[in-house]
Amino acid sequence: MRADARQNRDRILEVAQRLFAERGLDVPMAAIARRAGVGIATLYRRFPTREALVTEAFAEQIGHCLSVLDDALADPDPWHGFCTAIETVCAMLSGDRGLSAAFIGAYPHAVDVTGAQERALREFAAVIERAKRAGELRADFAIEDVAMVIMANNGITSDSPETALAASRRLVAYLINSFRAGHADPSRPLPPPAPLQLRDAFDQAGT
Amino acid sequence: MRADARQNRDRILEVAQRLFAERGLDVPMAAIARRAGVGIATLYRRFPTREALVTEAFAEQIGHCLSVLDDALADPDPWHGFCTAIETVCAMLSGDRGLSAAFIGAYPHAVDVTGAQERALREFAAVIERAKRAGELRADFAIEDVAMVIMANNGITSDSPETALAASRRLVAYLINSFRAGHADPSRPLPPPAPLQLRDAFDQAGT
DNA sequence: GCGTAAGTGGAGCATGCCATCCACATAGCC
DNA sequence: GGCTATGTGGATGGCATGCTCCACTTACGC
Repeated sequence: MRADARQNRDRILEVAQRLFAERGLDVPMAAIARRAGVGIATLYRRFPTREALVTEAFAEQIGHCLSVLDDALADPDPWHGFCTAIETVCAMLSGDRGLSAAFIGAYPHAVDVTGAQERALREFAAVIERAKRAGELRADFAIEDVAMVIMANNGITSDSPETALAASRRLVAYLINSFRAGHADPSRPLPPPAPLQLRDAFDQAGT
Repeated sequence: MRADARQNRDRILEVAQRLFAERGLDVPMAAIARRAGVGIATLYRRFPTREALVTEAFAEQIGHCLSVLDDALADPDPWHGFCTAIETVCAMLSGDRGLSAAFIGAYPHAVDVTGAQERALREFAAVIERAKRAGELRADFAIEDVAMVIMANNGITSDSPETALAASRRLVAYLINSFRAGHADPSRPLPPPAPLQLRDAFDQAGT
């Protein structure tokens, strides 16, 4: 690969990441090319489909999400690990429409993203199990609730990223408060979890 | 207005409501016209802009939302009124992407919808005040939290309306559980409420 | 019946996007 | 310095959608 080509490639990824974050995953390909200072053809050469571009643009951040889960599993306090896992992931997703969309699975065929999502859910299951065993997480908390939290968090948007983040944090705080064992209101039993498919929310986050 | 014209108008509204609910607010105008068995021109004559069509199509359901709030205020039990208000509104919005989008304010210039939204928030404020005074709703619950709940609820979507409704119900149950006074976990204080503008979420629900 | 105003349908233009193709430029090896 | 594979940019065709215009049709008052 020629040096100038590599430079262009890097700049495309950088710009794509920023534009995806600001405007969502369906920002015009031409806009990305223009902001990156390259022609459309160059963009399409490197990334034959939008999906390919998305996958590569967010590979790093999705990896970071996974490492957050690893940290949570390594946390000596299971409940603290559970809370920071949810809080950190939601905060990451809050400011970045593109990352949310990618993670939720707007492009089910982007294998990397899908694989990461599945791995993330598997790791989350371990975090949950540990927090339950410690008696700090309510017993009827389900793995589907993680998808629920992510989707709900994804619904919180605002013109200003700061506002969105603040609201997201408050939502997550309310939810975590309910997840803690012993705080349930027995007069209002919880409906059963629904088998949410994260990727059902594709159009929500896709814009 | 001629009888046949009135009939066409009614059918357009009916079809628009259904298509908006299923596919979101940006379903092609041509699709609505076709399904209603009229030409494009007829549609545009009656409803010069998409906004006008949206406003009229959801006028009835938005009115129903408002009556739910009236009922909540009239409920002898303030806490029960508060809970059913949130639960009912979220359930209504859950199955209907178009209604959600209209209510959240995808079209800020549609005066009817905007006015209804403001009135709804004002009535909600009264419901909240009453539940707080009864000592059943936590004191730091803010009116902005209603917008937060609606936006979060809006993030819950699924291919199947039943799944979406089930997940929405579970989310709302978790949240209400946290809203109840006396159930707070003092070790995890709540972040301050963010001044959420419902219409910031336009693109979320617009699809 | 019939004349007319109200109503109608679809062709047609404009726009914005995706994705391809091809003539030209240039990095890097010799 | 020159050659060539590699890389580049923009023109281009195709498609979906928004919205308008105009020639034709039909309900309804007389």
